Amino acid sequence: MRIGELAEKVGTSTRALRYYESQGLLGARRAANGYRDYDELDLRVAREIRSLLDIGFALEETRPFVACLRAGNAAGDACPDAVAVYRRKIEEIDDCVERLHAVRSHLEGQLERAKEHKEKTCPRLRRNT
Amino acid sequence: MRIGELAEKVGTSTRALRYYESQGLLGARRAANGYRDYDELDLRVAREIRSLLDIGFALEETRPFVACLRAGNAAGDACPDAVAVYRRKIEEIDDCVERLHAVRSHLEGQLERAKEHKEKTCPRLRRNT
DNA sequence: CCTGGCGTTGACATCGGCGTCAAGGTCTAG
DNA sequence: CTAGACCTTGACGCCGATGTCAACGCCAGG
Repeated sequence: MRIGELAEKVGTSTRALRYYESQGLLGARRAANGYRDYDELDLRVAREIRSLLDIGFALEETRPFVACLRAGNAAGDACPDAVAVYRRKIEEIDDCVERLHAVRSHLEGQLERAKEHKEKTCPRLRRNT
Repeated sequence: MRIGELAEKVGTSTRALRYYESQGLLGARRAANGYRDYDELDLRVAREIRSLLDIGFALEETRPFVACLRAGNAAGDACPDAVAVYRRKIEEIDDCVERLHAVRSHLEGQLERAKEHKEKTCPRLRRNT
């Protein structure tokens, strides 16, 4: 299968696939004419990469999953390295959510404060509240 | 006050301050020698910008707060425009948290699935569990 | 006068994941 | 033979908020 077909099947662009290759994630046998020739394993690798990227993984983080597939496993997350990335990611998410919660609380507080402010500095504006 | 002093007081770099100016956020009177000359209001504006950026606001989003301060208000969030940005930001945070939660759940699911996987494909590894 | 520490503008570098254009090679159908 | 639909590599553009360097001006102290 050539790159255009792979791109369509995976739901991405040929540019993206070539980029993954440049990063050493997607191997490529070459046909006699120099065209890239992908097989079913490559298809699964590409799909794994895409789904992880879509979820919010960095390209680098997909590497263990790719290696795992290439090692002959049925799933990209069948290896401890990959599972470790899952765990790291969950921690990152927890941290992120925590920070967002903190910011959210802060903003809610500011909203309250701003409201009081307005009531104090412009009491005449409280016509219909 | 000159730019170095302002940068130190605000806790940022002179480069950043010049950048804010290039974006039309931080005005600058000039001394006779061409040096930027900042006053107390500028200090407050710069601090407002920094604290918002630190929280996760984009520079563009600080504009209403700056305008509000420049308009003579005691606080940058004393104006409806600024408050509107607060609200938008809170919504963004909620959306973000929601997506993160979804991804987190998905990852937890994958972890479970991966665990079963291992138990199925390598039952002999369950020596001391 | 000279050094060193401030200031000035301008412009290129960074990070990630591509988009997009350029200039060409390859293959197939008509 | 030729159009056109694919492929190739290479390289620059983008986004945001700076870092960093260059090359220069200004000014106070020894």
